[in-house]
Amino acid sequence: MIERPDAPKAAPAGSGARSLRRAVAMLTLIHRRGRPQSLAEMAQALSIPKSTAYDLLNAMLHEGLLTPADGTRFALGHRLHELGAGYRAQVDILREGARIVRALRDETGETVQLSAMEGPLMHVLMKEEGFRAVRIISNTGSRVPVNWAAAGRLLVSDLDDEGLRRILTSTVAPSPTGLAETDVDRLMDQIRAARAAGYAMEIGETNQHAGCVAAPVLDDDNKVIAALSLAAPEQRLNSPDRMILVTAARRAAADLGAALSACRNGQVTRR
Amino acid sequence: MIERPDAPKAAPAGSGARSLRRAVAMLTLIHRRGRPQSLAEMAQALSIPKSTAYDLLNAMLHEGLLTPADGTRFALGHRLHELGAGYRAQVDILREGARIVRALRDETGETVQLSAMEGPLMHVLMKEEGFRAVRIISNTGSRVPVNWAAAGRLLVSDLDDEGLRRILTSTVAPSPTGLAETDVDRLMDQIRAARAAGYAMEIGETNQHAGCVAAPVLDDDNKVIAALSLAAPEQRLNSPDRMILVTAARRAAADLGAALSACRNGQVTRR
DNA sequence: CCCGATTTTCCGGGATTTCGGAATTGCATC
DNA sequence: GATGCAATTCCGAAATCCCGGAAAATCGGG
Repeated sequence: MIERPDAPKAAPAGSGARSLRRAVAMLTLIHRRGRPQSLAEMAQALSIPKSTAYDLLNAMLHEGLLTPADGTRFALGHRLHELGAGYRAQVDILREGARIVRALRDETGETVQLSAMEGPLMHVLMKEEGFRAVRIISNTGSRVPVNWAAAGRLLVSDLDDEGLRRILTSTVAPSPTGLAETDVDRLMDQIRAARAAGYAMEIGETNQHAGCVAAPVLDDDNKVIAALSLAAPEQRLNSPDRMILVTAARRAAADLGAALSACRNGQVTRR
Repeated sequence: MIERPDAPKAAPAGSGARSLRRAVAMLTLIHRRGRPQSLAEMAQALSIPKSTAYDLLNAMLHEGLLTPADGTRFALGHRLHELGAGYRAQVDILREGARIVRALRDETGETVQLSAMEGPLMHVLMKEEGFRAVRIISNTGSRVPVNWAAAGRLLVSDLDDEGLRRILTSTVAPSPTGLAETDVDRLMDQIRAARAAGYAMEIGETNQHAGCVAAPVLDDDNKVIAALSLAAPEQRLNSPDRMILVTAARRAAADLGAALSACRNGQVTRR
């Protein structure tokens, strides 16, 4: 197989199973829009002919991937819950993480997220809403550039200068508020500093009047495998309370690291 | 295509999107077997030609439905976790239930399950393992006949005699231990009694040396919408402790019912 | 280094899905 | 009951995917 020199990566897009790809596109669309969608909306958004979309729709209903919501709209189906639970059961960090994320939320009352790297982006593995309603942009499953969050600083902090610079230059983007740091050199300084400090903090970079503190989850070799972050209203992060949050996050992250280490010494893990 | 006159209703099974159906079959297979599967295993188990299976496999890897596990085996992928979380966010009972299931597990130390009806079978919506290792057959997502578990007795207890008899005759089956009641008339008596008592109990019917107690989650009209069940070793269910478990389960179920009722009066719900 | 077993890729005909448009149904309004 | 609009079904032709088999790559030994 001859590779075009200017397109070194294969063009994976077009490989077979079109209906499969379109099906997950429909599911993802419903998920992203956050509410049930009618068939017409989906067909239009994804440029799928309506008659074809009906075939897919029926198949997905039949498989439990979709469920009729109201009259003419459809929502994600129970089979997805089932398979999602299966994924979670395979992965230690999600099993153990659920417990610790919730405990940290209960302890601090703030919104807690657990994140890890997925490719070049930060991936939000799970989220528990705090008692006060601090609206956070990222939901479970969303992927964002590392410069948008304090957790992102920590997640990439094991890379050497060269690899770090490559990831940053290719993924850094302005945040919704426009306040996130986008200068690669300054980011690298912040990342090194955060790693040395053992935590990271950010205020207002992605959400108005809110910010977060993050702590790294380390494996046996002190590599960062995930990050716990606490999202809180701006004033709490500027108050002396701040260090309470930092301490709570660091302790929870250390607990999670220890739990995972224990897992690994007795059980099967992935990756 | 010629329709057999004696099959007037369409046979919805075979409708289009073959690759989609096969894809979920592969995912379900991995989930059921509980560990990563090689392509050869899946192709063989599902009678899919190997060359076709490769196409599906690549598409699924590309979509994040599958993830390479070890060398030649594949596990469920992160996209499933993402979509599963999306499903959960839509459904009140899963959001609220997670909290209460975990609390009940922590309070009693036993394995807790939350179930609801899905068609004619009992569907295990979520499970938290107890501290002692009581092995339970059913995992999150599995569906079993209602006569296999105490929770099943409660879930169908709103049906009238006719509907109840129909479901029972069509789904009742011997349990793994062979000890579950399979006589429809006796089952109906047990179901009516359990509903009147406000809880149900079973020992050894599906798991050796273990049993469970279950309590109904009721909506505003006192209809059963789900059931919480506690699985415990046989001796604990025969001891005076038993009533502690029953009481804990009933209280937790009532809490969940109240939480859902509160949800409904302010938020959007499905169904 | 060669051999055998397994995994992965490749290929051309044939089966199925897909597509666009039109026909039909369903529903609410007039 | 008539009418307009959207949802759903139906259809044949065309495009695509799927299949079986066979070749190539990969991996472990001997």
